[in-house]
Amino acid sequence: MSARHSSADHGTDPAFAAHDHAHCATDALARAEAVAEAAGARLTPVRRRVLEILLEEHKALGAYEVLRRLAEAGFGNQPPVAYRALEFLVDHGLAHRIQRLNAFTACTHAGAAHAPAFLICEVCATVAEADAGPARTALETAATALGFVVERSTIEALGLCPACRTDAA
Amino acid sequence: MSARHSSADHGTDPAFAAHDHAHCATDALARAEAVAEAAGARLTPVRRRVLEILLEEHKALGAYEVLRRLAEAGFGNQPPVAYRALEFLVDHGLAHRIQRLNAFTACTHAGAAHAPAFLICEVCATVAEADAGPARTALETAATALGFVVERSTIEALGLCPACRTDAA
DNA sequence: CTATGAATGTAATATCATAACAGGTCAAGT
DNA sequence: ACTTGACCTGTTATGATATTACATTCATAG
Repeated sequence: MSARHSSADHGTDPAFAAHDHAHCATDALARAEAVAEAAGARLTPVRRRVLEILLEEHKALGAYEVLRRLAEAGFGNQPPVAYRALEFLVDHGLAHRIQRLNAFTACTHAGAAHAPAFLICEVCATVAEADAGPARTALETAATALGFVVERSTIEALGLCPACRTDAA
Repeated sequence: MSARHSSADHGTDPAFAAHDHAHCATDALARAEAVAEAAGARLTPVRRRVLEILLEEHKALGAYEVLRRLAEAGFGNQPPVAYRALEFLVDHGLAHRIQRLNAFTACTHAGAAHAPAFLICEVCATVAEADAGPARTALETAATALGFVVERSTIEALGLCPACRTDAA
């Protein structure tokens, strides 16, 4: 195995690698502004704050946890406040919903449309995005063989992240 | 054990094809008895009834809908009654949980351990099982490249089943 | 300014899920 | 036959997740 704190971003993912997290988050916010602008939408204070909350860690947060932190920051503390902001972020590709956890995570990749697979560590709860292209293609093939037309798909894995796997060994 | 017998069931799935549903359900119950027996577990009346309920249609039912129907049949009507029976069925491979829907569906395949992909029709809500082998392998490859060890994975697709696709056209 | 539409705030409620404990059933061992 | 112990079911209570409906605020185009 190569990879732990490697030379490039080959064979790793921000969520699994030591990295300058402040920079990672700042970048994501900047991209978010750009994405919103391009979509003719506004990254309002609530939405921005929710994204910041999600960006604090590479984990998935439940809507109520987001809400709790929003309220601490002086925003409304009724569920729709959080759900609406989360919906906005998900719709614009700035965050993702993790079905398995009924929770949300900030998107760690560029604003480009994408539908990644999620790797969820059972020990530390870190969530990383992996390329789902080949898996999606395989799923598509299996579906097509049954006459089914896929519109959206969810691909999530539970397991051990590199760090926790090492600890466990 | 060898593969499925011959060309007859190639290119379709019970959920998507016209079939003798009573027979399909009866078969599944018989297999369930066998699976329970083999596992040294009991397919008690509640569990059996829950399986029958799930077998009524090739759709996913929420736990509370199952519970409602259980109560109609004279069983307890508190949530744990349904959740426990569903958990038993899922643990023994006789039913599956559909993450996307927070709902449950009867397993339409043999008792053999399996982790299929689910194809969920957005129009008629029918749920079919597809072979997830290749997709799972692709996911595994992507995960391994990031140093992640997959233990369980969820692969679900939303889209149009053959019948609804035809209707839509 | 003021009408408009988007965003946010709020109340109420619906839906999904589990913890904790009480009581019943049944087979194994005595 | 009795006791034990494992397992299953019933019930109460609560927690966690999510939505509907409506009121209010706010930026801004007219």
